[in-house]
Amino acid sequence: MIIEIDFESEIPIYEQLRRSIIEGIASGDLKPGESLPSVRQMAQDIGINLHTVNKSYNILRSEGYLNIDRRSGAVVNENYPKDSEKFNKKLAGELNYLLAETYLRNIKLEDILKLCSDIYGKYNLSGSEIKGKVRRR
Amino acid sequence: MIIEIDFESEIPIYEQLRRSIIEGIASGDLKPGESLPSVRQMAQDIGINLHTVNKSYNILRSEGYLNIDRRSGAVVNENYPKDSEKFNKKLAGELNYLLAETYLRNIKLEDILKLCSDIYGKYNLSGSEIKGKVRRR
Amino acid sequence: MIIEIDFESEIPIYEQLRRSIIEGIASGDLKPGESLPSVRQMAQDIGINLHTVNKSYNILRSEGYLNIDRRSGAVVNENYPKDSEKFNKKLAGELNYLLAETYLRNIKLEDILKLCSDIYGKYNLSGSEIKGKVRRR
Amino acid sequence: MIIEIDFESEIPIYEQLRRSIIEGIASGDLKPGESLPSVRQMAQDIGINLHTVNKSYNILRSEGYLNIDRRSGAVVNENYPKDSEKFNKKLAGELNYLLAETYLRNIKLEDILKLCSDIYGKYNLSGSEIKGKVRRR
DNA sequence: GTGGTCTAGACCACA
DNA sequence: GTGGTCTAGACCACG
Repeated sequence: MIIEIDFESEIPIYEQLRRSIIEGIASGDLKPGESLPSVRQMAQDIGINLHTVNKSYNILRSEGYLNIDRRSGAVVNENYPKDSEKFNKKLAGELNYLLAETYLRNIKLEDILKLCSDIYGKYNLSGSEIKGKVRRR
Repeated sequence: MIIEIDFESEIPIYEQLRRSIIEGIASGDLKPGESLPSVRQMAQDIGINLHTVNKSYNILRSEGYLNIDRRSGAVVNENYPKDSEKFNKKLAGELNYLLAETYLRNIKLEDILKLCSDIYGKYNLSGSEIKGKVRRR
Repeated sequence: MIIEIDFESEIPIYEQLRRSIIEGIASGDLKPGESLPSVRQMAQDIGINLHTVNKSYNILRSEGYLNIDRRSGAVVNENYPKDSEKFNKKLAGELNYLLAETYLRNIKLEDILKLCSDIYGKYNLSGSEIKGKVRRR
Repeated sequence: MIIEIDFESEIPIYEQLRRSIIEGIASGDLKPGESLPSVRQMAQDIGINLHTVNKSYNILRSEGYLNIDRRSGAVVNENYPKDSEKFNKKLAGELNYLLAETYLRNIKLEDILKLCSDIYGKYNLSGSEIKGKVRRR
């Protein structure tokens, strides 16, 4: 799995890394039960400090995406976090804002819906093979 | 128009204000040509620092949403910023991340599409009356 | 409020600080809405690094005990975290262990119950004056 | 006796094992004079490192819960450690903290007392048969 | 002046 | 070797 960090971005590095890992899980690049590189390894790979990686891992753990196993380090959780109210709020807030700007910039609704479908489909497809086994509702 | 600021949010106040104003324009609460409250007034209304309001207004001006006029203060632009490459990138990036998390939390695609449609529809409807004047396709 | 850190303890400093603050809130020394010292101030007061204080504050925030207000720093939350399943599990686990050792050491049940009552009473009493206003279930 | 280890817990494995054994003694699953599985056996049974088991056994010996015999391995001590100053301090400290959080989460005192009584009763009951021999008041 | 971020280096507990 | 902790110092965004 390749992780790209934009050092010029205003999004903090640890947050970019966090998002990359979430996208990696969704796209099937990182499978449940799989180990992530150690903080030191990952830090070296992408050229950042190990504490920054550590921060990402810990946030992901507190969100339920990762487990930190005392023996094998960071592992992708097999029970993804559930559909929480907090996330729904965040999602609605983000979409309210994003779609406002989208609307004002004259992008058509159908284009947005298509974009969403394409992205979601990408995740849904890659995960379908392991869906029965690991995803439960 | 009512603006709500969450002082405990991780989103900076100036950015919250910026988003609120964009949502206000999209929803028709703020109409093209309409003046916003003065920096001082707005700061007092929502209980924040004057410089913070100033920052929001300036960003919105640089983005093309507002005109700053010496006499009438901040005025909603009648020519919205167009569909820019930069915005499209930002939009795609945000959606890639948001939909990844949405997918992992087992929220269905159709729910997302419905949410998007509802939000967009809200903007589209309210703006339709003034659409003839300011929006061109 | 006086905070005592035992630098020899095997409990991490940030955890000792976290517990002190929780006890401070329970005992009424720290009232809802009240601001805590800034991370720098607190760090200086108790002679530790500011990052260590920061860690405590952030954990307490994620647990719902504190809010980090962009203007005034760390503030005691007025809505305490609710009775969560996670905490109940932790509580039961701790008590199972503690009482096992207590039992083996021949400490009588009634002594334990008295100790618990005394401690709880201490918290309950000090908080009673502000109970009506800030605590809700 | 079944020992459950949570490899993702923040409590070290050796400490989890130590607590399990103490709970086992208190609940009567492990009787005074009884031998524990050998270090190798125990390590294999619960899938952990041999040194980790060793560490737990050694701590329990130093606390007076076990005797380590060259021939029969680890044996539950017939003379439990007595009510020590050190333990009392630890107990009071833990309860001060735990009850603070309990109080803030609006758990009632009577619920706590009941929980304590239930747990203690579980130990007291199961141990009563062998009480005459090993426990003195 | 506030907290947030990032880097750095050191030591330790754990397995 | 792993992550956890603590310290330190620097810069930045925010208000």
